[in-house]
Amino acid sequence: ISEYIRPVEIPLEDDGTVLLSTVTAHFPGACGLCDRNPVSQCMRGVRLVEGILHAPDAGWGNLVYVVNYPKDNKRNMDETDASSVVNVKRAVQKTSDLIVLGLPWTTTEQDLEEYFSAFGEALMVQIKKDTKTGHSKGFGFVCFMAYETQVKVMSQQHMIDEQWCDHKLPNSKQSPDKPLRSRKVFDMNEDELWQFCQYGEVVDVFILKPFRVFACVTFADDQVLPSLCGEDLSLKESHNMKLSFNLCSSSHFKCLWNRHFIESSAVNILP
DNA sequence: GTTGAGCGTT
Repeated sequence: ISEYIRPVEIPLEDDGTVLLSTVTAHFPGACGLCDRNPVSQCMRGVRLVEGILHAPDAGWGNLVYVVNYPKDNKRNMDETDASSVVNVKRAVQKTSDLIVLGLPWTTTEQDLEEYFSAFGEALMVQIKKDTKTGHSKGFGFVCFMAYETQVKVMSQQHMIDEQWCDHKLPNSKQSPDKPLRSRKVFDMNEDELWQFCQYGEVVDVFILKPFRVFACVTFADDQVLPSLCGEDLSLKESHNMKLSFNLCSSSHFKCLWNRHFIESSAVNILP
Protein backbone atom coordinates (compact mmCIF):
# COMPACT_ATOMS: atom_id res chain seq x y z
CA ILE A 1 0.00 0.00 0.00
CA SER A 2 2.86 2.35 0.69
CA GLU A 3 3.74 2.04 -2.98
CA TYR A 4 0.54 3.82 -3.85
CA ILE A 5 -0.04 6.17 -0.99
CA ARG A 6 1.89 9.32 -0.37
CA PRO A 7 1.78 9.64 3.41
CA VAL A 8 0.07 12.69 4.83
CA GLU A 9 0.72 14.13 8.27
CA ILE A 10 -2.25 14.79 10.47
CA PRO A 11 -2.21 16.40 13.90
CA LEU A 12 -2.69 14.63 17.22
CA GLU A 13 -4.87 15.94 19.98
CA ASP A 14 -3.20 17.01 23.21
CA ASP A 15 -3.82 13.61 24.75
CA GLY A 16 -2.14 11.81 21.87
CA THR A 17 -5.32 10.59 20.24
CA VAL A 18 -6.46 11.34 16.70
CA LEU A 19 -10.00 12.46 16.03
CA LEU A 20 -11.80 10.56 13.31
CA SER A 21 -13.07 13.93 12.12
CA THR A 22 -9.48 14.95 11.49
CA VAL A 23 -9.07 11.92 9.27
CA THR A 24 -12.34 12.42 7.41
CA ALA A 25 -11.42 16.04 6.75
CA HIS A 26 -8.72 14.70 4.48
CA PHE A 27 -10.27 11.44 3.44
CA PRO A 28 -14.01 11.94 3.10
CA GLY A 29 -15.93 8.85 3.98
CA ALA A 30 -13.14 7.31 6.02
CA CYS A 31 -14.32 5.20 8.93
CA GLY A 32 -11.04 4.33 10.65
CA LEU A 33 -7.35 3.57 10.43
CA CYS A 34 -5.27 0.46 10.38
CA ASP A 35 -1.61 -0.42 10.17
CA ARG A 36 0.39 -3.42 9.09
CA ASN A 37 2.07 -5.52 11.74
CA PRO A 38 5.74 -5.46 10.71
CA VAL A 39 6.20 -9.06 11.86
CA SER A 40 3.05 -10.86 10.80
CA GLN A 41 2.23 -8.46 7.94
CA CYS A 42 -1.38 -8.58 9.13
CA MET A 43 -3.50 -5.47 8.93
CA ARG A 44 -4.74 -4.45 12.35
CA GLY A 45 -7.29 -1.79 13.12
CA VAL A 46 -6.67 1.24 15.30
CA ARG A 47 -9.02 1.31 18.29
CA LEU A 48 -11.89 3.68 17.65
CA VAL A 49 -14.17 4.78 20.48
CA GLU A 50 -16.79 7.45 19.98
CA GLY A 51 -14.97 9.15 17.15
CA ILE A 52 -11.59 9.04 18.87
CA LEU A 53 -8.72 6.95 17.50
CA HIS A 54 -6.42 5.64 20.20
CA ALA A 55 -2.74 4.93 19.65
CA PRO A 56 -1.56 1.31 19.79
CA ASP A 57 0.07 0.23 23.06
CA ALA A 58 3.50 1.00 21.63
CA GLY A 59 2.40 4.46 20.55
CA TRP A 60 1.81 5.68 17.01
CA GLY A 61 5.45 5.10 16.12
CA ASN A 62 7.04 6.01 12.84
CA LEU A 63 4.52 4.06 10.80
CA VAL A 64 2.34 4.74 7.83
CA TYR A 65 -1.30 4.16 8.68
CA VAL A 66 -3.89 3.21 6.15
CA VAL A 67 -7.33 4.78 5.92
CA ASN A 68 -10.30 2.46 6.13
CA TYR A 69 -13.46 3.02 4.18
CA PRO A 70 -16.83 1.38 4.62
CA LYS A 71 -17.58 -1.38 2.17
CA ASP A 72 -20.48 0.59 0.70
CA ASN A 73 -18.23 3.56 0.07
CA LYS A 74 -20.39 5.82 -2.03
CA ARG A 75 -23.44 5.71 0.14
CA ASN A 76 -21.54 6.31 3.32
CA MET A 77 -19.60 9.16 1.81
CA ASP A 78 -22.79 10.98 0.94
CA GLU A 79 -24.17 10.54 4.42
CA THR A 80 -20.97 11.77 6.02
CA ASP A 81 -20.90 14.87 3.92
CA ALA A 82 -24.54 15.66 4.39
CA SER A 83 -23.97 15.90 8.12
CA SER A 84 -20.57 17.56 8.14
CA VAL A 85 -20.85 20.00 5.27
CA VAL A 86 -23.78 22.29 5.88
CA ASN A 87 -23.20 25.66 4.37
CA VAL A 88 -25.83 27.81 2.76
CA LYS A 89 -23.29 30.14 1.21
CA ARG A 90 -21.59 27.31 -0.57
CA ALA A 91 -24.81 26.10 -2.05
CA VAL A 92 -25.29 29.31 -3.98
CA GLN A 93 -21.66 29.44 -5.13
CA LYS A 94 -21.23 28.72 -8.77
CA THR A 95 -19.08 25.80 -9.68
CA SER A 96 -16.13 26.12 -11.97
CA ASP A 97 -14.33 23.81 -14.32
CA LEU A 98 -11.33 22.20 -12.71
CA ILE A 99 -8.28 21.09 -14.60
CA VAL A 100 -6.94 17.66 -13.72
CA LEU A 101 -3.26 17.20 -14.54
CA GLY A 102 -1.07 14.17 -14.52
CA LEU A 103 -3.63 11.63 -15.61
CA PRO A 104 -2.37 8.26 -16.76
CA TRP A 105 -2.27 8.07 -20.55
CA THR A 106 -4.77 5.26 -20.44
CA THR A 107 -7.44 6.98 -18.34
CA THR A 108 -10.62 7.57 -20.30
CA GLU A 109 -13.41 10.07 -19.75
CA GLN A 110 -15.52 7.19 -18.51
CA ASP A 111 -12.84 6.31 -15.96
CA LEU A 112 -12.67 9.90 -14.83
CA GLU A 113 -16.40 10.26 -14.48
CA GLU A 114 -16.60 7.01 -12.58
CA TYR A 115 -13.89 8.14 -10.19
CA PHE A 116 -15.43 11.53 -9.45
CA SER A 117 -18.97 10.17 -9.20
CA ALA A 118 -18.08 9.07 -5.68
CA PHE A 119 -17.95 12.74 -4.70
CA GLY A 120 -21.01 13.99 -6.51
CA GLU A 121 -22.56 14.42 -9.90
CA ALA A 122 -20.39 15.90 -12.62
CA LEU A 123 -21.87 18.13 -15.30
CA MET A 124 -18.92 17.70 -17.61
CA VAL A 125 -15.89 15.46 -17.82
CA GLN A 126 -13.31 15.88 -20.55
CA ILE A 127 -10.00 14.36 -21.40
CA LYS A 128 -7.95 16.35 -23.86
CA LYS A 129 -6.73 14.23 -26.71
CA ASP A 130 -4.52 14.55 -29.73
CA THR A 131 -6.89 15.37 -32.58
CA LYS A 132 -5.07 13.06 -34.97
CA THR A 133 -4.21 10.04 -32.88
CA GLY A 134 -6.98 10.40 -30.31
CA HIS A 135 -4.50 9.65 -27.55
CA SER A 136 -4.89 11.34 -24.20
CA LYS A 137 -2.69 14.32 -23.51
CA GLY A 138 -2.71 13.33 -19.85
CA PHE A 139 -4.98 16.09 -18.60
CA GLY A 140 -8.62 16.99 -18.65
CA PHE A 141 -11.39 19.05 -17.16
CA VAL A 142 -14.27 18.35 -14.85
CA CYS A 143 -17.16 20.49 -13.67
CA PHE A 144 -19.44 19.46 -10.85
CA MET A 145 -23.08 20.15 -10.34
CA ALA A 146 -22.80 21.16 -6.70
CA TYR A 147 -20.29 23.60 -5.32
CA GLU A 148 -19.87 21.52 -2.20
CA THR A 149 -18.78 18.65 -4.39
CA GLN A 150 -16.15 20.89 -5.93
CA VAL A 151 -14.90 21.96 -2.53
CA LYS A 152 -14.75 18.36 -1.44
CA VAL A 153 -12.79 17.36 -4.53
CA MET A 154 -10.39 20.28 -4.21
CA SER A 155 -9.71 19.59 -0.57
CA GLN A 156 -7.90 16.36 -1.15
CA GLN A 157 -5.50 14.60 -3.43
CA HIS A 158 -6.70 12.12 -5.99
CA MET A 159 -5.25 8.86 -7.11
CA ILE A 160 -6.79 7.97 -10.43
CA ASP A 161 -5.86 4.65 -12.03
CA GLU A 162 -3.04 4.25 -9.53
CA GLN A 163 -1.50 7.63 -10.21
CA TRP A 164 -1.57 10.74 -8.07
CA CYS A 165 -3.06 13.56 -10.10
CA ASP A 166 -3.00 17.30 -9.66
CA HIS A 167 -6.07 19.51 -9.79
CA LYS A 168 -6.42 23.27 -10.00
CA LEU A 169 -8.67 25.99 -11.13
CA PRO A 170 -7.67 26.48 -14.75
CA ASN A 171 -5.84 29.70 -15.56
CA SER A 172 -8.74 30.86 -17.69
CA LYS A 173 -11.07 30.72 -14.72
CA GLN A 174 -8.98 32.62 -12.26
CA SER A 175 -9.84 36.24 -11.74
CA PRO A 176 -7.18 38.15 -13.66
CA ASP A 177 -7.37 41.21 -11.43
CA LYS A 178 -6.44 39.48 -8.21
CA PRO A 179 -3.57 37.16 -9.00
CA LEU A 180 -1.35 38.46 -6.23
CA ARG A 181 -3.85 37.71 -3.55
CA SER A 182 -4.24 34.12 -4.58
CA ARG A 183 -0.51 33.62 -4.54
CA LYS A 184 -0.27 35.13 -1.13
CA VAL A 185 -2.80 32.76 0.29
CA PHE A 186 -0.98 29.79 -1.07
CA ASP A 187 2.25 31.19 0.23
CA MET A 188 0.87 31.53 3.73
CA ASN A 189 3.23 30.15 6.28
CA GLU A 190 2.80 29.18 9.89
CA ASP A 191 3.95 32.58 11.08
CA GLU A 192 1.06 34.17 9.26
CA LEU A 193 -1.39 31.67 10.68
CA TRP A 194 -0.53 33.04 14.10
CA GLN A 195 -2.49 36.10 12.97
CA PHE A 196 -5.45 34.18 14.32
CA CYS A 197 -4.27 35.42 17.72
CA GLN A 198 -6.27 38.57 17.05
CA TYR A 199 -9.34 36.46 17.80
CA GLY A 200 -8.01 34.70 20.89
CA GLU A 201 -4.87 33.19 22.34
CA VAL A 202 -3.39 30.74 19.86
CA VAL A 203 -1.36 27.88 21.28
CA ASP A 204 -0.51 26.00 18.09
CA VAL A 205 -0.65 26.26 14.33
CA PHE A 206 -0.01 23.43 11.98
CA ILE A 207 0.31 23.22 8.20
CA LEU A 208 0.08 19.80 6.70
CA LYS A 209 3.05 18.41 4.88
CA PRO A 210 2.96 17.82 2.02
CA PHE A 211 0.95 20.97 1.57
CA ARG A 212 -2.74 20.37 1.17
CA VAL A 213 -5.48 22.87 1.56
CA PHE A 214 -5.76 22.41 5.28
CA ALA A 215 -4.21 24.05 8.26
CA CYS A 216 -5.01 23.65 11.93
CA VAL A 217 -5.13 26.35 14.54
CA THR A 218 -5.57 25.66 18.25
CA PHE A 219 -7.01 28.26 20.57
CA ALA A 220 -6.22 28.19 24.27
CA ASP A 221 -9.81 29.05 25.10
CA ASP A 222 -12.47 26.75 23.74
CA GLN A 223 -14.93 29.64 23.76
CA VAL A 224 -13.12 31.39 20.93
CA LEU A 225 -14.27 29.12 18.17
CA PRO A 226 -17.99 29.36 18.93
CA SER A 227 -17.60 33.13 19.02
CA LEU A 228 -16.12 33.08 15.53
CA CYS A 229 -18.86 30.97 14.03
CA GLY A 230 -20.72 32.84 11.34
CA GLU A 231 -18.38 35.82 11.43
CA ASP A 232 -16.64 37.34 8.43
CA LEU A 233 -12.94 37.43 9.11
CA SER A 234 -9.74 38.32 7.34
CA LEU A 235 -6.33 37.51 8.74
CA LYS A 236 -4.65 40.55 7.34
CA GLU A 237 -5.64 43.26 4.92
CA SER A 238 -3.57 41.56 2.29
CA HIS A 239 -5.10 38.21 3.09
CA ASN A 240 -8.72 38.74 2.40
CA MET A 241 -10.10 35.36 1.70
CA LYS A 242 -12.94 33.11 2.34
CA LEU A 243 -12.21 30.37 4.80
CA SER A 244 -14.33 27.41 5.65
CA PHE A 245 -13.81 26.10 9.11
CA ASN A 246 -14.47 22.58 10.06
CA LEU A 247 -14.86 22.01 13.73
CA CYS A 248 -13.03 18.92 14.86
CA SER A 249 -13.03 19.46 18.59
CA SER A 250 -13.95 22.20 20.99
CA SER A 251 -10.63 23.96 20.70
CA HIS A 252 -9.46 22.81 17.34
CA PHE A 253 -10.56 23.62 13.87
CA LYS A 254 -9.32 23.33 10.39
CA CYS A 255 -9.49 26.00 7.82
CA LEU A 256 -9.97 25.15 4.22
CA TRP A 257 -9.05 27.51 1.47
CA ASN A 258 -8.50 27.48 -2.21
CA ARG A 259 -8.06 30.01 -4.92
CA HIS A 260 -11.71 29.98 -5.75
CA PHE A 261 -12.46 31.67 -2.47
CA ILE A 262 -10.14 34.59 -2.86
CA GLU A 263 -12.61 36.93 -4.43
CA SER A 264 -14.54 37.09 -1.23
CA SER A 265 -13.34 38.31 2.12
CA ALA A 266 -15.93 36.36 3.99
CA VAL A 267 -15.06 33.56 6.33
CA ASN A 268 -17.45 30.74 6.88
CA ILE A 269 -17.18 28.76 10.04
CA LEU A 270 -19.06 25.54 10.00
CA PRO A 271 -20.40 24.45 13.36
C1' DG B 1 3.81 1.87 -30.54
C1' DT B 2 7.72 6.73 -27.06
C1' DT B 3 6.29 11.24 -22.76
C1' DG B 4 5.08 13.60 -17.55
C1' DA B 5 5.02 19.88 -17.40
C1' DG B 6 1.21 22.10 -18.54
C1' DC B 7 -4.07 25.13 -19.41
C1' DG B 8 -9.41 23.80 -22.78
C1' DT B 9 -10.03 22.24 -31.67
C1' DT B 10 -16.11 23.19 -30.33
